[in-house]
Amino acid sequence: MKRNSRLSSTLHILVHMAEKPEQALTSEQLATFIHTNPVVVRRTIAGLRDAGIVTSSRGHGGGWLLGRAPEKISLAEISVALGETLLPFSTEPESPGCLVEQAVIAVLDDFRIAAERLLAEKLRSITLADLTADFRRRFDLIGVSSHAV
Amino acid sequence: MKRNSRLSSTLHILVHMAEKPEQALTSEQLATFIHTNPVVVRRTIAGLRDAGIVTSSRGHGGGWLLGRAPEKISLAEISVALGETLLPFSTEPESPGCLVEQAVIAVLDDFRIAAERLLAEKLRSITLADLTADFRRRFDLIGVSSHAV
DNA sequence: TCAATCGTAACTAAGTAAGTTACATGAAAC
DNA sequence: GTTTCATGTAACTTACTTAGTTACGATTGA
Repeated sequence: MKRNSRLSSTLHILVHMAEKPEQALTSEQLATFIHTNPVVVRRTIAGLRDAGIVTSSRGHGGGWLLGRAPEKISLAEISVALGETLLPFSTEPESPGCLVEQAVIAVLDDFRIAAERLLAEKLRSITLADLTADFRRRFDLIGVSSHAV
Repeated sequence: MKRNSRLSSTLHILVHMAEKPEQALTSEQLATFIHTNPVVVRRTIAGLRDAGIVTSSRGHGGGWLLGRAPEKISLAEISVALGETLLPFSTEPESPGCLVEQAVIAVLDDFRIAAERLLAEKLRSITLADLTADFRRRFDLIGVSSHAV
């Protein structure tokens, strides 16, 4: 798994889980999807379990399942559960007392708050079901084209 | 200078430059504002020079000046000139050929494009002049309050 | 009881960005 | 023209972050 690809890797995993709703998938299986190893998977999606997006069970036949229907899982929740930040820049003071810095941070924080609200809104409107629908569309297309050939 | 604070540090520097429009400031001076060293400053704002946001001159009396009026310098330009990314997640394929990944990336890229457009729009509407205005407001407030005490 | 599976701590490796040193280049002052 | 002050930039070092790995305990079903 590459750096900065935690969101897309996790979505990848979740779509696979959505496609096998009744079958618990092991960390091992999930890891192969995103070319990494089981411990990294567990660590990465541990937050999703805490958020109820997935459930895990131990022992024989154990593994991971979606915690609720794909329609009820938004990218916003997933992003938060992963602990991802939506904006990559910091606004922490480094020169307390400097009025120039205070002005910069104030303006930047206003921007950040407005921007994060906008992004979160957009992410709330996209669900895991949208992703699986897109996947199935692609899958059917391939089916048709390979049938034609 | 902390990690991920290139944007705010650069803005800090630019406001100082805007406050002394006719005086070339050296990398050394700029470095003290953001608690780092001159080479880091040069490296960081080299892109701003290429973009015409600042100019630099060498030799005795040399240093850095704004390339144009603060009203004509937007945060969007600055962000681009710094080479900053607006969104922190990657959507590069890691499993070429996997339809699930393709669906995830397609949806995520749609989101990214829309989000970047929105953010860029917001950043275009904020200029360096807005930052200096905010700074002066704070400066005057302090002046009044310390006068009152 | 055994095998499969997650949970998690501890360590290693790789990548990124800031910090530092060194020196070449250019411009002004004398 | 020589000296001084400044940027430009390459090369290296250091610090930090995060993925990868190993190890092992806890839990569950056969």
